[in-house]
Amino acid sequence: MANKDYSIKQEQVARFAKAMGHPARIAILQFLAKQSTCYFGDIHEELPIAKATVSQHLKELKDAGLIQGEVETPKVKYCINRDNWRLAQELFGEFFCECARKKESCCG
Amino acid sequence: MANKDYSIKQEQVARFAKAMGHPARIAILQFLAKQSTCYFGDIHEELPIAKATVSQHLKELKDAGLIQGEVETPKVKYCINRDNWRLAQELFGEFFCECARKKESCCG
DNA sequence: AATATTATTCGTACTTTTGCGAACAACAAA
DNA sequence: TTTGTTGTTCGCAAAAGTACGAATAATATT
Repeated sequence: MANKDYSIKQEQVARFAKAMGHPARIAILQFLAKQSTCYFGDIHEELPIAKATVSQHLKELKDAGLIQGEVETPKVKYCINRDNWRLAQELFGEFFCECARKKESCCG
Repeated sequence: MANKDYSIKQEQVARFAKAMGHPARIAILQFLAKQSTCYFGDIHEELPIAKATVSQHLKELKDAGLIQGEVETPKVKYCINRDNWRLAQELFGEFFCECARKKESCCG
């Protein structure tokens, strides 16, 4: 009988994907990627949601490892977590390549 | 004042990402990618969850446009939706490249 | 007509997510 | 010490997600 558990990689890809599964978080990541200043306030200004909600989204991105924060009293500076970003990039690249390899669809 | 709405692309990436945000759905996509036969039963056999739940996950993937289904009475054949798959691949590729362009992190 | 096969939908339960305003914490400035 | 600035956390509500077994539908087979 085959092992039905999910692999570590599958879990990891899903975790990253889940973190990216909200437009606000996509916007945050894109914003962080093209800014040299990335304070909470600047991020909040870009988004159509309350600061409490922004804070929550940032927490989720941080928990997923995609970003990191640093206190610079009285502000908080956020940025992409480069290492995990690279990892995500690799995993997604692998994933899409793997699934793109086969040329014909089995349907139609 | 800047437009705070999310762009179509951001919404689309988030939509794909959200659909990929569960290990079962990642497993399904990977399975479909490497099989020439892809009946519901085969998919179900690969996963540690009840068939009703598998059906739900398949529906979500279908709603997101990543897969498609076809009835072959009495079975149902599922497969990757090649067009949208390509689109997802492009969008994620763009997204990661864009965010990887800047070399130094703004945090330390 | 009764039975078997296959997968979806229904009904239910529980958890998680999303969102907000208000309260709070930490520190700087007046 | 009071006031102001900046973000986080709390408490709450509504919605969405996850999961299961049972019921159902659709079609073959006996």
